[in-house]
Amino acid sequence: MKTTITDVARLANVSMKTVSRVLNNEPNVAKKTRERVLSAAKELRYSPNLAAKGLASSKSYLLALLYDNPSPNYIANIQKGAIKACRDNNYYLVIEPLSMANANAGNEVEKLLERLPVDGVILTPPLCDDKDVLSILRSLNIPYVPVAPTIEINGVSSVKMDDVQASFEMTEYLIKRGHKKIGFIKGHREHSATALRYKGYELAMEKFNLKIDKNFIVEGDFSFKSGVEAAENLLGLNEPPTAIFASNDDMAAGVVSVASRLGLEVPTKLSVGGFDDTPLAQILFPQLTTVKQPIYEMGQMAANLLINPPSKDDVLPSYHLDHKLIIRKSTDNQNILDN
Amino acid sequence: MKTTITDVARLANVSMKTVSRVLNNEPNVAKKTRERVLSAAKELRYSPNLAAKGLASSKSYLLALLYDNPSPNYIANIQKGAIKACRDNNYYLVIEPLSMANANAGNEVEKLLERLPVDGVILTPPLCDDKDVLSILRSLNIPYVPVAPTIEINGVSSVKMDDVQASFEMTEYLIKRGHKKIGFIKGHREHSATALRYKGYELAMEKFNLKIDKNFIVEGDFSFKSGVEAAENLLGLNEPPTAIFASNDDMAAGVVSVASRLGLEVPTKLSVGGFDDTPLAQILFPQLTTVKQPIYEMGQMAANLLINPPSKDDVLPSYHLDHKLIIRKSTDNQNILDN
DNA sequence: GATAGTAATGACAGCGCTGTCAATGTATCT
DNA sequence: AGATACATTGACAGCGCTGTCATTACTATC
Repeated sequence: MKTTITDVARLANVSMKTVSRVLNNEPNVAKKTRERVLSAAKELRYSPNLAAKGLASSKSYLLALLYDNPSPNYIANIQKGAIKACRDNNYYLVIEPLSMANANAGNEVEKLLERLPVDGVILTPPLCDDKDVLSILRSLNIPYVPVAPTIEINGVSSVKMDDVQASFEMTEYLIKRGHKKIGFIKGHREHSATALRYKGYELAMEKFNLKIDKNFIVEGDFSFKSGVEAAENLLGLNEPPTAIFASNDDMAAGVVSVASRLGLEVPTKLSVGGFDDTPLAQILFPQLTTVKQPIYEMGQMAANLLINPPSKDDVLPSYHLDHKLIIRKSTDNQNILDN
Repeated sequence: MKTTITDVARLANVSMKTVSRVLNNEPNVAKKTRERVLSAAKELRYSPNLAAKGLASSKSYLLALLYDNPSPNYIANIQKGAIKACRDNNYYLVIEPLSMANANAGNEVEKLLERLPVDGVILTPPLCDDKDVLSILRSLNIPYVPVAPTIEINGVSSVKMDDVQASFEMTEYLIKRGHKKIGFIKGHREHSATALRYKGYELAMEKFNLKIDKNFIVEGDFSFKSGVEAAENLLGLNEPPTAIFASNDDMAAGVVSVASRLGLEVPTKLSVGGFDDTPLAQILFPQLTTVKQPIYEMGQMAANLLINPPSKDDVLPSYHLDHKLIIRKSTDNQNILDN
């Protein structure tokens, strides 16, 4: 038999309401009473019934993660972060994959949220920039947090990382390792990260007074294939770069594969940098120097923002989380530098 | 203002209970009444409150997916399948990653499930073989479905694929393509799939009266690195195989990478087969011939089994779902065969 | 047309909790 | 001591739905 609040109340010799107060950390309970209730609850291994709480308080203790993202890795990490935050607060996470291609993503979201009145929604790219979805959320009056959105929304906090800075650091690292001729492979035109990552590259080159050779900048689209093409392009130049910074790991993998086909050993003849730290980065040989996005942390932060909204006064338009430059073998060119 | 059953009842001029009956597809409602209620519900855009339903019926309309699996791809697909089934039945899926390393996975599960009384649990490997977790689930009396478990449990249905058959098909395919010397890289010793996949290879070789050269069977552990080592081993033989069937994609990727280093062009000089159809299989050059596991389908089936349990009479000990041999470029050796 | 059997419907309590508000206890101040 | 403030506690209704059981409306049978 499941124990209820009534059982705890009886054992602790207080009213149900007082038990409720203790268990929800409400103020105005005498210290002694609180302890008595707590130990009674513990003794009975009491745990609250979520449905009943929800019904009485018109909260659901449920957060939803909406996504339409092709990368399982990204989703898995966002998820884990969000779940961590949920666990710490006795919330639960409901996952809902959506298909924007479907044309009526908005409708889908609406149906979903009418049935399941979650307390908040986490939106991942590219869903977090979908006007329909956003307007539904607003009209349903459900709090939401966009993760790494392209557009900022007035009055809504988002969580993100600093792509410019990360890209700057990678470039700076390559430069400090002795490279002067650094190729850069851009991402997909329409992806917001593309411009930001290029910006970081530019800034680093400027800082060290290296001029950017136009031939060293190639457009890709974040796919392996585009990385291959870009690499063929770059390595076919009369005076090819000694390092290539591809703005994601898949393209970097393409570069590595071309280099190996051309007999250009990585990292001794060519250094390669990626971005994202996907599982691929460790599978590749040599393992890829890359940037680890704070995906887990963004998920956690997003959930936290929904569970414990900051008070009006100190709400920030966006919360930046720390990335990390992960240095592996694909840029370990100490040998040639020593020559 | 959210509409309730009472609103619908009033509009349809029936009692709340009748509305409830209609909405839950219970019998004994006159056809006319049913229609009247349905149209009233539609007009008011009524959707039930899950918490209230749950409280009244002591069901939660929630399923949990428990996992401790390093492959984001696997999880993402199981998840999608399970969510599909949930959506079709107005259920929701709660995700809970667990850490078995933690030693007290059992405890974690217990805490989780005491708080959130889900109606069923989907267990993925390796969690589905964890004695602690299983015994907790049994003692909490929560229905569960193991996905691709190693051990069968009495009275519990599981969903799985036929690894032997799939492996047989891959081998048969290679043989029919003209290969006689086929290397096989085994998976991790302790993983149940390892023996099954090898069995399929054996059966196919036998069927075509090809003797298995002991040197052609190498032990791996499902990692890229072990694939590399196995390939170096196999391709270093005096009379190396013309095809290598690695029992997962990561190892197959290792083979491809070694082949390319040795100047052995795939597929013209060496055919390579993988298993799993991970994203890697399409990123690789050439793209990998592999086996697509019915991961999505297993997730869907598992959820369905929990939502609509088969009646005692026709419950099966396990439900087998269809895999698919995906033929890509890494085995496209028509050229040499023509010679 | 009376009887029995079954289908259709409704009244009502109550699932386990929290919100509201009233009641009591305790400390502080004049 | 009496008044005032505030901290602490409890009684009770009710969140939106379903289960139970009683009631009423039909249908079939002889």
